[in-house]
Amino acid sequence: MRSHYCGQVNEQLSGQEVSVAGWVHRRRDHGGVIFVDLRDREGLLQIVFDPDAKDVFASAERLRSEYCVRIRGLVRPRPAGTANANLPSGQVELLARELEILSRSETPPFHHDEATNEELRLKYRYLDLRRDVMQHRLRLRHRVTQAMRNYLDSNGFIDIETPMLTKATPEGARDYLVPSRTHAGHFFALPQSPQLFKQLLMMSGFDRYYQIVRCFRDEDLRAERQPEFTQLDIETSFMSEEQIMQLMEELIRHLFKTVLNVELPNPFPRLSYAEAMRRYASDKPDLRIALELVDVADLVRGSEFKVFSGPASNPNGRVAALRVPQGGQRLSRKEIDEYTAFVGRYGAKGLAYVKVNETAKGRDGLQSPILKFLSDEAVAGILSRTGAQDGDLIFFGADTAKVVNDSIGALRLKVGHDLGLAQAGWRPLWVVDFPMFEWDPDEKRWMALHHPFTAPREDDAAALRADPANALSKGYDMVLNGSEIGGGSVRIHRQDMQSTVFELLGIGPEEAQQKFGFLLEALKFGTPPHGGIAFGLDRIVMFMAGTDSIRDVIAFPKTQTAADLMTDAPTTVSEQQLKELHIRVKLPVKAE
RNA sequence: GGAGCGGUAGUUCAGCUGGUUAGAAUAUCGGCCUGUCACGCCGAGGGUCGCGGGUUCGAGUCCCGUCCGCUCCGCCA
Repeated sequence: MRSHYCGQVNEQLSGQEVSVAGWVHRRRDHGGVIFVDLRDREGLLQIVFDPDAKDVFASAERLRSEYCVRIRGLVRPRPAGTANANLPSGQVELLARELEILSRSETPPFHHDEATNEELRLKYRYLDLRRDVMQHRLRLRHRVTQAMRNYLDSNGFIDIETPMLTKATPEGARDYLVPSRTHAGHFFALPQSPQLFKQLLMMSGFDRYYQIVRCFRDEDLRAERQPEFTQLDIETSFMSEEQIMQLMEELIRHLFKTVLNVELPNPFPRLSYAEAMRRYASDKPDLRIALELVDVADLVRGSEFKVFSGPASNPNGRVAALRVPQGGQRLSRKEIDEYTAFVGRYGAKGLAYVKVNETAKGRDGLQSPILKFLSDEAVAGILSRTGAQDGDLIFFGADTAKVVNDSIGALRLKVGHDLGLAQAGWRPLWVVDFPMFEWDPDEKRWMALHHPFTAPREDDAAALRADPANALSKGYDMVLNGSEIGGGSVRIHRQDMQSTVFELLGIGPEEAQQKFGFLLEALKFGTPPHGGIAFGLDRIVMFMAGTDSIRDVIAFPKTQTAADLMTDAPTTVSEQQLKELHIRVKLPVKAE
């Protein structure tokens, strides 16, 4: 007798004896008959227990939701008028002849098709994963990694594993540390990424490497950020930026075509970092939203309105306008107040706006608390530069460039979504020409915008040292629908350049030697030019699955406080374990 | 570190300005029903209102603290 999945049992099997195994989805008694919907990963099948078949009927009386059972029986068409058009297997039913209860279930904390809160879902994750949506999401994830592997394999890449127990890195995220038993007082770090190992593999001649690899960062969580996450990590030798980007685009196009049957553009559009910041106030612009920023600092520099003129005259300031078309003018005072509070979260001290009622009437056709501060020339300039039409609303951001970009960039997305201005579909792009360094005013030093191994466009170390502020890097980010899904670069492959970059980042020779000695050493032995990329697998799958939480595509995720509600990790450990690890725990004293 | 929202029956939620024995739906259990498929009908059981303190004659409701979950800022080279 053949074994089938529930959803595969159809009319073609009519008259045959089959065996199905699954979980009791729902049981219904009607008169003397017992109906059971049996569920497995393929779907539902209705089982009928006929009272005339006394033995099997009697045993069916014990069946409850989530019992795991195997049933053998006769496939037959349903009686006239009882077919269920909602199920693939709805034309037939299984007349049970034999029932085997493989495993009983207590009343589950939530039912299979019942919406419930995430806390409970995480505590009983194994039951949550039994649900159809979660089954589909994890199967989708598998198809994604499978498509990635297939593509990379057919392009000559090989999968090489790198250590999980490795060395703490100085910059970047906080490390997860692992105490060493054999080296008292010493710690491993879990990798934030296999960055240096993959570079060393290039030095070893594995010129096309990939790994689907877990990475760890001990930072606060977000809907799309987990302390352990998975990266598709890739590195190649002898390829230019251009070649790497083309190949990686092709990978992502292959992925979307194979998994979702979606054709992504060829090639992906590209934006420089500077242009992305100027037009979208973001280094990961969501191109589905057509709203764009326009700079107006020059128009308001002479204004007596200090809120505008101050930032307009400050070299680190920015004054930008965001035109909201298609009825933006109809936004109520209350809605504008809400947007004002929204930008406040990003440090903006206010949110100026102009409602464009009727451009033909000039100044009288506008409505705004700040209008009286602006000259006719400024008003006219703003209207023409933003391309304002009747019925529009123009928001303004005026502050340091950072605050304007953070706040108006976020506002652009929020308004776009709120007003339904976001197009459907997939809008990938590359962001390129990143600055090499970013000045950190708090620490008073240059910080690497990408990471300290990214190659500068400038090949000459002395020239780089002379003008780090204007140096661009050979970095590239792949952005999809407003989220960075991958980032990479061509790396530094010469020791003098690497030392120069460390020096510019304020990493002295001793520190560099102590932390990256092995890399500097390796760079002495004929390192090929190399570069690569790392994709955020969880985020890609999250997008493809159409959910907005990375937890939905991870089998066993952590909560916002980085805890596992199912296993209850992290926990305290025994004195004995601590002793072996040479660790004494000193808990903060809590006031009574 | 900070802001916001939430925590009431197994589950999803309601519970007004503090006032009788904290409700509904669903689930669970029992009974009835020979074609149900969100079956239906009758009945029953089920509550540390997250936890601790305070105010009050009286607290699910107000105040303080705390824990947990979610969203966001900071953080995430």
